[in-house]
Amino acid sequence: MLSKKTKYGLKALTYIARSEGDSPIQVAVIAKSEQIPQKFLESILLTLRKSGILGSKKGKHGGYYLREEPSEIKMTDVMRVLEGPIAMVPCVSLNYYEKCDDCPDEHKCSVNKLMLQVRDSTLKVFRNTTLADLSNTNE
Amino acid sequence: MLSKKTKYGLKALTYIARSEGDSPIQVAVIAKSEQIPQKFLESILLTLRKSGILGSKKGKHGGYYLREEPSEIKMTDVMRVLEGPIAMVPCVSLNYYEKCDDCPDEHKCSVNKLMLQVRDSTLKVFRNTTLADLSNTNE
DNA sequence: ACTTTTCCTACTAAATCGATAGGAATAATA
DNA sequence: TATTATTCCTATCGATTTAGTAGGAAAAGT
Repeated sequence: MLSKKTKYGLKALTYIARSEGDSPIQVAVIAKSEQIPQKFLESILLTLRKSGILGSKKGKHGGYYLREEPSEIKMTDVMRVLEGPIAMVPCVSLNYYEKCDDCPDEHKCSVNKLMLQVRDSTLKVFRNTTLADLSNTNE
Repeated sequence: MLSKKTKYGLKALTYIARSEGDSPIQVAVIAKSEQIPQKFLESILLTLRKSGILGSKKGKHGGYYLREEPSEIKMTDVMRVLEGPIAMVPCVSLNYYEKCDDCPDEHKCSVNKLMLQVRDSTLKVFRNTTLADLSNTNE
């Protein structure tokens, strides 16, 4: 299941991408519009900022903004920050690889084989989807 | 992340598929060979039996066996029994569809759009993979 | 100074996960 | 019939994760 964190994060990013102005967007505005608990959203946007996807400005008229064009922001990056590894098993993860304790030979492991395929197909989707694709209403 | 339950379940099914005899396989044997806590495995095989994927025989010389040929057992079914819905969000689930509380219009929801693609690509993998594919060592 | 905003840390209730415990039911067999 | 080996069932439990909440510090504009 997708975590609320990821769901809220994606919605917030989409909201920001659609608000194509030059002034930053405030957490309170997004929270209200997207029906997200504000304090929770705060922490989510903070991690997106720390990861470099969002920038922020403090104080009056502050808020969050995208660091790149929506069409440059790939879902692979967003998903990794919000949801963690894309692979369902560490032994098929590109960025977080880890050997299984139990598995003597990965290449003979049936789980490995299956999950490798799932990872590849999911990755293909995330790699060719950007925030711009998400924020296009008409499609 | 894939749950241990699913991982163990897949390994056990593969083990049974490879033990192509006509006598049922005992939990203890699988547990030892695959390094799975026996009591935990018991409960997993039980749910696989209740779902109709496995059959069982009680008492001495009892154990578990496949109800169909490995090549007839699709990963879509196995995964749904072990891991639950394949979709990452209920609003794009085929078998467990549920509307989001927050979302006024699904077709305008960016999360929905993205997760629909992920579901489709994952489903494609599970639909054309059977237990026979998993249990082929040489590939 | 005052207000508005992000930023940071800590806490918490509830759910889920990964088991474990103990024994009942059933079937083969001696 | 007694014994033994197995599945079957229910209940419990500790650890971790999830989805927040609380409270305030820090920064920036007016």
